[in-house]
Amino acid sequence: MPPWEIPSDQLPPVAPVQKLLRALADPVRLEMVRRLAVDPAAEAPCSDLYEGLNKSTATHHFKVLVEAGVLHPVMVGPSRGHRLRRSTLQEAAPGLLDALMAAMAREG
Amino acid sequence: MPPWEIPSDQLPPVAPVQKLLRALADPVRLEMVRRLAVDPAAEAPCSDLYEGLNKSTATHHFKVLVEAGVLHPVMVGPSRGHRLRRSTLQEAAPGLLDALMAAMAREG
DNA sequence: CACGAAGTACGACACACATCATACTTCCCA
DNA sequence: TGGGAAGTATGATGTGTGTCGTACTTCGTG
Repeated sequence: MPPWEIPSDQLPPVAPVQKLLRALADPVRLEMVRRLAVDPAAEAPCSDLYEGLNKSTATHHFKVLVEAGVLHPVMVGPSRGHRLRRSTLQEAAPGLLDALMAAMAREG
Repeated sequence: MPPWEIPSDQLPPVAPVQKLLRALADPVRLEMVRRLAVDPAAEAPCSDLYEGLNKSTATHHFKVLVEAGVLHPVMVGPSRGHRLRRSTLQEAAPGLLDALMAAMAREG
């Protein structure tokens, strides 16, 4: 369903903090975001962002992240994928993503 | 049950990021933390931290926050209350609390 | 001491949601 | 043009957890 390759200016706005936290407070989704965050390009095909999950479950998680304003669905090479909306996130919640990623890195 | 006034060095450690997010990703708990965060003393009696909630529900939320390492149960004047574990949190996830509070403040 | 205020413990309940299986759609490419 | 790979949609399911009511504990105060 997601109209693929939505122009950036038509993406959903970043959700309010509480919803944003809900979106990130799932191990699967947090890992998806982490993988994008450590990627310089901040984008990857769907299947690079999870493991050991049913595809439809993954789709569900992507949907949550997109609706929370965290991800931007894009084409990555030949297949669908997602880009981390770094700058938008940084505007909405300055330092939040960095703090989270740093804390996760510290945990190993 | 909570042995009231646990010495700081016997408090549960701050939970891993994912659990920490889970603890904060509830509107009631996030508001509790916010109220403590804007208080210079960072502490308050239980009943100052919520409204329109059953007392037992509030107790439940406090428990979650204490177990996540966010709050320290303490006596505040004559009644029980909680203190925000600012410095411990800052050590475990530098900048996280600040980023969250700033983003919330911006939302009004 | 007895009362009331403030929290906690416990059990019940309902709803949210993470997960899966299956079927369907797209689109690349041989 | 026909496979197959990659995602999506939908419905079923089970668990987690936010909520409440009620009963119990503590403690300060009249």
